[in-house]
Amino acid sequence: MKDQSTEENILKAAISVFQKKGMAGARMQEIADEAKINKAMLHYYYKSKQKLFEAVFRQAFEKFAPHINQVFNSDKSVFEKITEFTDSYISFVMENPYLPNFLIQEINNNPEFADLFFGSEIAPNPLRFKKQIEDEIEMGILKPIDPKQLLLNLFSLTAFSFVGTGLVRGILNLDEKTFKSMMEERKILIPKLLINSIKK
Amino acid sequence: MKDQSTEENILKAAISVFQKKGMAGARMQEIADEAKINKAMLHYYYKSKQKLFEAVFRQAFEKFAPHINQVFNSDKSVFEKITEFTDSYISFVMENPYLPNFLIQEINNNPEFADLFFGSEIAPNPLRFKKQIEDEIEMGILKPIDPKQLLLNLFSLTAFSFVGTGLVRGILNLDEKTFKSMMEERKILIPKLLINSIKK
DNA sequence: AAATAGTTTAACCAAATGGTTAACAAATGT
DNA sequence: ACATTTGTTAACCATTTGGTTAAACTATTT
Repeated sequence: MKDQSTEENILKAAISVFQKKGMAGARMQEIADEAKINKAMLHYYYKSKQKLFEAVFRQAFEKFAPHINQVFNSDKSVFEKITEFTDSYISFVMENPYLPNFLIQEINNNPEFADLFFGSEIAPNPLRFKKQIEDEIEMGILKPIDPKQLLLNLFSLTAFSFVGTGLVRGILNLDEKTFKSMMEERKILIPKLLINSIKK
Repeated sequence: MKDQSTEENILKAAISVFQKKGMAGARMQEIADEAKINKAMLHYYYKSKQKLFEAVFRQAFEKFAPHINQVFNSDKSVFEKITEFTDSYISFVMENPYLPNFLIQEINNNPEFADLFFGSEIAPNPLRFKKQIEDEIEMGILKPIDPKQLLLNLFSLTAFSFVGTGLVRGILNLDEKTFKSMMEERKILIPKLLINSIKK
């Protein structure tokens, strides 16, 4: 093999382009350019735009899922899970700013395709977490709350700022520096808000 | 004029298609089909895809902005604003499920274009609200908090569920009925959570 | 070194897509 | 009634875009 990293370069370029522009907006030529190879190579290594997109989607989903699974499956307390998820998720997304938006967008545009992932092994399963909440309520650690609403609050508070960056920054008139420092603040602010609202 | 509602029909169809598929994914033919007219009519009333898109975007922005302005400019107390925004915004979005996602997506894809709106008359301005928060802190109604973080929390908690519907429903395993009833619950849950976290 | 298998490119292709044109139809003004 | 403006359509056009092909080049095997 001339260069065993060609396939890898293609995937990297595809990730970059697909995550920024989405399936519909991405152009095979642009991916080829970014990977510095001929367009035909895309089809040599990946059969089609759809297949290449699927590789990118899979990679994104597999990178994202562990953060959720940490909340769903680890042995930490609910308080610890909230604190740790917020911190690690915000750090993660600051490194991968296009990823959550990409996942959300493509799942919305393509529900049948997305269901393939939600039915799979790597798909996070909220059952254990639900049980944990019920246990901690019974133990008198937590107020009676709906686990689903708690998760929704947690995901909303951590993810929305990044998914809606443009809108948020437009409305609140934030420059990039202010935005970033606010996100750092939120690593502490969000757990405080949530824990305070559920601890007995 | 043969039918004075043709232009209106086009805009309606364009709203439907653009909001679901975005600028990149929308097809002029599909808009024409949905409006039940010839494709050439699109160019007769609106010069180009870009112009048609801009009309759709403007309409969406103008529908959305008042909800924010209600928070920024009305004379209600902070507590009332939180309660009323949550209720009216969730109701609004349940009627217009594609709108927030559309705005967010196109603003992210097209920041320069979006800045045209954030600089305009209809653009919400957070200054008065910031002042109000400072006043209410001084009056001893509110704990010392950052107005921007409060707004971010409010927007996150209300909007994210809709923007990330697919992902949220996939992860939490929610059918449409459960999702909707959760959104109704959130009209009460969110103000409670937020107000409790800021009232002195 | 010759044969073989794997990699890369330039040129090409068909379909899709945004947009145009020219002719026709309907309404409106005189 | 007739001319003019406005609305509508079918056919067409140029470009973009995803995808293919055949030949060339490189590495590996024998």
